[in-house]
Amino acid sequence: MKPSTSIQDYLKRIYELTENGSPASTNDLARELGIKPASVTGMIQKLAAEKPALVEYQKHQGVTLTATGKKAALEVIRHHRLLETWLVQTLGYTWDEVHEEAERLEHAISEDLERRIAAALGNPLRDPHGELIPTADLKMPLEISTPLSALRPGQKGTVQCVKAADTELLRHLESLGLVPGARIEVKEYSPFDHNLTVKIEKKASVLGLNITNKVFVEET
Amino acid sequence: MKPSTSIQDYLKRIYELTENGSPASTNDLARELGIKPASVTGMIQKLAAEKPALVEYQKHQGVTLTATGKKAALEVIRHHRLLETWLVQTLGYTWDEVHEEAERLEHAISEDLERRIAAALGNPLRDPHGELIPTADLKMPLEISTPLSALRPGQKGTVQCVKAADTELLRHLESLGLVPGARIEVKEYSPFDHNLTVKIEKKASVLGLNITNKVFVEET
DNA sequence: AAAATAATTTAGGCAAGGCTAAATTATTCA
DNA sequence: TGAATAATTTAGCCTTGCCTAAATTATTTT
Ligand SMILES: [Mn+2]
Ligand SMILES: [Mn+2]
Ligand SMILES: [Mn+2]
Ligand SMILES: [Mn+2]
Repeated sequence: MKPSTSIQDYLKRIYELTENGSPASTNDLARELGIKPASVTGMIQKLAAEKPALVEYQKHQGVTLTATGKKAALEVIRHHRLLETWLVQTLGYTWDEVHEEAERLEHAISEDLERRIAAALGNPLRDPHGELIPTADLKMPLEISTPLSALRPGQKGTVQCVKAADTELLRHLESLGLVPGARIEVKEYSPFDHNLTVKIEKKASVLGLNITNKVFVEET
Repeated sequence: MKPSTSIQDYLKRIYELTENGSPASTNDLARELGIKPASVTGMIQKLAAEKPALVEYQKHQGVTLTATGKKAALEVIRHHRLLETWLVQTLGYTWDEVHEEAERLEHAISEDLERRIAAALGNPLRDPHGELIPTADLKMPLEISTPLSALRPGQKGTVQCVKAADTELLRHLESLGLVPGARIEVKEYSPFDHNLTVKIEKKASVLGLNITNKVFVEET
């Protein structure tokens, strides 16, 4: 059976929060989902009790996805990213407009429509933010890029992806030229605030951690 | 506030069942929605109690839409028919494959996406079955066609639309050439079973009421 | 005009997925 | 190490939208 919309959203957030290797805490999950922590505990317990279980869970220790849960999460993420790509490529949406729409449609499209959209787009590898699209057999390709915040003066690279959904932030990044494909070079590093001075294509900008943590580059 | 998916489905069915001018009965509504009559009574009472009311309702007398309810119904129907058109025109769906998909997506698309799809399609007037698409300001254009079942030998016309969602039926109609645009001429009428012998383009077929009631033609 | 039948409504319940308030458990700090 | 604080869980409740079974109301038939 296909998981409910709510469950799909939980699994997707857990996937994102556990990408760093550590379990997702109840509170973080609650914040991301916009649901009260008490309710999140209830749902997590339910997901852990399903047969087969969708998550691994020990009280107070946070939650991780089982293989089954991970597949379900990647299914939703594939839908989301294909939809974003499709909205941008065929209906003229900009990268800061697509998130909300995809957030609802991801639960409503059939596997058939997913396939047709993917085929019509030529089975794209990345979405408009440069994020990797899980494959049709639900494997997440290996991301080769690193956060811009890890680069130091002298290092150069190409922007691969931007991990952000917020409209305002995306518009700001676009105005800076900080979009997938942009060539960048780190000029200065300021150790106390971790600001980086970065030359983007031709223009230099000073970027704080809030930005450099969300922009991923392939060093060259 | 946007009505829930369930409410949208109720309003859409009530619209369809009241197109003939008479109120929709609890039982008919239940059959169309695949919901038990007892549950339908409950929902109808709720819709009538909303402020502003979405339906007009008197116990045992059936239900009709208020102006507010009608607008909400036309909104859903516009979504449905635009989506069907879009699936056929841009993703290669056939007219018998689109209904289910549109049935889910109609509740998930934003007004913005609705506008963009309509614009991309050139603001179409009819969907793949030839059914009229409500306008952007939610008026239903006047349908000029009449059921094929009302025609008698000697009368000729052009198929305007087919009121059917069932895959098998649609495939059958297509195999008969009974699709929007087809030129037809009624050759014989059989009074006891109401069968019509109809020449469709070049080929003649004998059609029962189950078919002739669902095919709408413009007489010429 | 009863009686039989069909349609509709009421009553009581259930599952999903939220919430608040209170209780408990972990963690941090003095 | 004990107290304060932060995180998490439990308990009890609510809304939505459905269900079944029983009761009621309309409509047909005889
Ligand atoms: Mn979602
Ligand atoms: Mn994206
Ligand atoms: Mn629907
Ligand atoms: Mn249609």
